[in-house]
Order: sequence, then C-alpha cells, then structure tokens
Amino acid sequence: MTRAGRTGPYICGIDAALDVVSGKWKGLILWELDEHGTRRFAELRRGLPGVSEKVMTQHLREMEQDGLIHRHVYAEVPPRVEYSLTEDGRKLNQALSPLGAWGRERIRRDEIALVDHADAARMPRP
Amino acid sequence: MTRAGRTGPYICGIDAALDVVSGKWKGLILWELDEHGTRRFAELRRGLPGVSEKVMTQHLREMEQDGLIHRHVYAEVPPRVEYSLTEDGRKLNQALSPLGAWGRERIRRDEIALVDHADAARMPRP
DNA sequence: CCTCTCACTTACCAGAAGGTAAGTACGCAA
DNA sequence: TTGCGTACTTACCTTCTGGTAAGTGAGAGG
Repeated sequence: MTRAGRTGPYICGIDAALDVVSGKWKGLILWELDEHGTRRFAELRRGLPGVSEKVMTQHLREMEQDGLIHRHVYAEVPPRVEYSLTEDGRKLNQALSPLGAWGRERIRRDEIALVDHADAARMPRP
Repeated sequence: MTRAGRTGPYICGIDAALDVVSGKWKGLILWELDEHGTRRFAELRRGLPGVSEKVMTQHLREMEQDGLIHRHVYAEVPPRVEYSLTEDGRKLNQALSPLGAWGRERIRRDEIALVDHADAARMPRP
C-alpha cells in the first residue's frame, strides 16, 4: 500500500519480480536502457520493432511507477523526454541475466526461431 | 518449430524464459516441485492456495510441453499422477533465484503486503 | 445409501492486455 | 502549403487469461 503498490499482494519474491517484468516489452525496454544508458521515447521505440505507441507509453509509465526507470521531461519544443534506469532497475536487469542465459541456451538447443528484424539494429540480446 | 515450440518466435533469451514462466502459478509450481521433489496433483494444488483445478492442469500441461516437468501416471484406481522437475526445470529454478531475491528485497523495502495463507503450510517462499 | 477423494474435462463468463487508427499542439524543412 | 517529427492520448476492438460451476467414474469410509 505504499507508493509502489501498483499491484500485489504477492505470494513470494518471484511473484513480485515477475509482476514487474511481465509486460510484453518490459524486458526489452530494461535491456535497451541498460545498453544505452539514456534513451528518448522514439529511440527506444525504434529499438523494439513492433510496439505500438500506446503500449510503449503504458509500459514506460508502469515501470516508472514501479521505480525501475527515471523519466526526465525537458520543457522544449518539440518535446524531449529521456528515459534511464534507476538503481533498482539496474539491479533487476542483473537479476534477469541468468534467466536470459537459460532462455538463450534453450533457444540454441531447441532451435526455436528468433524473429528476424531486418531493420532493427543488430546486436546481441540478453 | 520443434516439439518444444509452444509459442515463439522470440526476440531474446529473456523473452523465451519469461514466456515459459508467465502463468499466474508457474513460478510457485516450479518452486513447490523443487522443494518436495515429487508431488501429486492434489498435493501440489493444496500448496498453491487459490488455484482452480482447471488452471492447475493447464499450467501443468504447458510446463510438461515446455519440458520443465515430468508427468508420471500410475495405472491405478483411484488415479495417481506424480509430477517432478526435469533437469531443465531445475536449471530454470536456479536461474529464477536472483529474481526471487530481488523481489523479496523489494517487498521488504516497500513493505508490500504478502498474502496471508491461514491454511497453507508456512514455509519460506522464493 | 450417501458422500468424499482422485485427477481431471467442459461450458461459460469477466477482466486484462495489447493492437489499430485517429487526434493533438507545435516547429521545421521542402 | 503540405508534410514530418516529437511524445503522447483516446476510442474501439480482439485475443488471452483465469475464474466458477458442473460433470465423470470407480473405490473407500461412515
């Protein structure tokens, strides 16, 4: 019931953690911000091919409420908004890395197809 | 498109891993099975207060398809079915533990309420 | 005889999540 | 003047998820 109480109550820590990452693009947003440090709305969106603007803002707002990211608005025209990870967000990302390794291993082993982003920047993903 | 291709394709490893744990009770099922080694359907269900039978079977079937758990049916009357983790499931559980730690820390810090299971066995949760 | 247990299955329903498409207010480039 | 880019918001629609309630079929216990 504190400021961070977007949902819950929780049964255990995993429950609480999963709740916070379980949006279709949240893992990717976390990873993008960890890679680049600071990103603007449109940059971030270009990094996640397929997100709609609506869901993008929804996710970002929730992650801000959950204390995972900072949102800095510059009073300029045209508008400029920059997103970056909080300490908590960075820690979450670190906690996610073994999970990423597990997933990558399973993709490799089972030869599950990865999406082909012809236009997206090609870089290693978590 | 192999036998394990319940969903996908995936953008990254985290994506693949989250897909496999993202059912309301899957984290708990994983943890219960890791704790007890082998559990029958009704035992498992009693360990997760609130699951419906329908969702319980759904989750178990999906986790079996995903290669996380074994399902052993004894040809007896009354029916007996035992569930246990596969090697892959055990590894996933290990990969989830930093996430659990992160979540527990956040619960502690923010004093988010945990559900009170008056009837459930009281033991530490991940 | 009635009820409970086991491990489900089925039909139905409510709410959440995510997608599309359009609108907004402003400046700058062509 | 038309369109583009910025960072959104809003309305609407579809799909997914999980919940309830009931049925199944045989055996064991009161």
